[in-house]
Amino acid sequence: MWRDETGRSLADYPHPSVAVDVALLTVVDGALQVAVHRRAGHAAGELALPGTFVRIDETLAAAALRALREHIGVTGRSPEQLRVFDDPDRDDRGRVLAIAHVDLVPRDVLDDDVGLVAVDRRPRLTFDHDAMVAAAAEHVRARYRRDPDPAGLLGAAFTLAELQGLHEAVLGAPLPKDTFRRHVLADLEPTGGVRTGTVGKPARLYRRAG
Amino acid sequence: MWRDETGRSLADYPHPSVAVDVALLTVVDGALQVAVHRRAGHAAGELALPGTFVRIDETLAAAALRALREHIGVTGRSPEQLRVFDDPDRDDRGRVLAIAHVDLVPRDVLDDDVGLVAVDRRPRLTFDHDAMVAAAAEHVRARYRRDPDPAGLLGAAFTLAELQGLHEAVLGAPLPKDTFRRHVLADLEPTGGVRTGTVGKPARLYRRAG
DNA sequence: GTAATAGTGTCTCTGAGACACTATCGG
DNA sequence: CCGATAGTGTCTCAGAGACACTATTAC
Repeated sequence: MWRDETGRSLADYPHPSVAVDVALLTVVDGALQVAVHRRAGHAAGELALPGTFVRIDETLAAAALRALREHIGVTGRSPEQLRVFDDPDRDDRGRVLAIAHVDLVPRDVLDDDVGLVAVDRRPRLTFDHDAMVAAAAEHVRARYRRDPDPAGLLGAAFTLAELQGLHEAVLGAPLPKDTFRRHVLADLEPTGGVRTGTVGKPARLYRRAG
Repeated sequence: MWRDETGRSLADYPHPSVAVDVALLTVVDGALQVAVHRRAGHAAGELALPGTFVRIDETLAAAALRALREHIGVTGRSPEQLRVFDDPDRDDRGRVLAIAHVDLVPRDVLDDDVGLVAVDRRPRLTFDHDAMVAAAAEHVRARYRRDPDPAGLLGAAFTLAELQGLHEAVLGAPLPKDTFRRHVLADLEPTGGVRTGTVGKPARLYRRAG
């Protein structure tokens, strides 16, 4: 263990605590929603994002996954870092830096009883979690403007109508059919199959190329 | 002070130390350069970005400014957050999260004796500072692709040729004169003056429109 | 006048968007 | 056949880039 000239290690100096918070987004009812839980303990009853303190030998990703597991029973995703929230008054328990994360997952990886609120019509969240959700939504929306289903919410094969419906739900706005089609087609490859059992002309199935 | 049910405050739990590092960029000799210093103390002699540990009651911005002041005597800028570097082995003194920052400043706010290395031909830096510089350069380049001199390196008035030269230096690539002109003109307003004392037709002066 | 730099007119190409059209299914 | 959804041809518009041209200064 490293020591400075006075024999103290780094941890002996007072320093901020570090937390991670995760805006776990999903699409339900044609709209982008975020998973929240009701706090127990400090600020009990308020709606909050899943979060936890980062342990000394843990990566941010590991802490984020632990928070998801402990609060809402989700495992196996890989949240992405957004940015650090460092307002000195953001947590009245002490000095806490929070590193906001975001991930977008299919609805069915979440338990049925997980709390979900629509991103665009959400109630007040605790601490600065509102700003985290806003940043998270902007992040995934920017990616969905560029690429077809970058989070892979759709399965191995999907129709263009299904893809477009997903994008409209994420972006919260309708998209023109023909333009959308040409926009994404370069990044897709046809599987050869078609979607049957529906009314109208059967739609071709695609998967993401790459 | 908040206490948990066992009477301990947040700071009583072992938690990672937090540092800030700043990639302070500038343009010299027609190329993007980053300010470095030679470390004293730990890892002495290696080239490093200005950095410091974040004190418990300090914002990240304040810590970043303190690092710049202590290491290279720069004051008054406002570094922007890039992202957190959290490899558990990134600092062999202990567990340290580093929050990389970036700023782009005019050469003349730096002391003459500040160490500068070209971003695109840089020597090895200590720890993970190489990756920080790469991220910082990509960040400012993305902004310079979009907007005319977003960092405000040029003074109150400048010619289009001066602006183009700056952008070429930041991006590290030549730009077509006519296209560049039309690209930035919408975001500029003419001051009415011209640059005199040069050879050729005098150039009109512009300022950034607000 | 010439050299040098500033600034513009215009053509082409590409991609977004709008619109209308054709294609193929179930019933 | 009809209703419904899938998929395409084509026109227009705007912006990027290339190229050649004109404009205005110092000398």
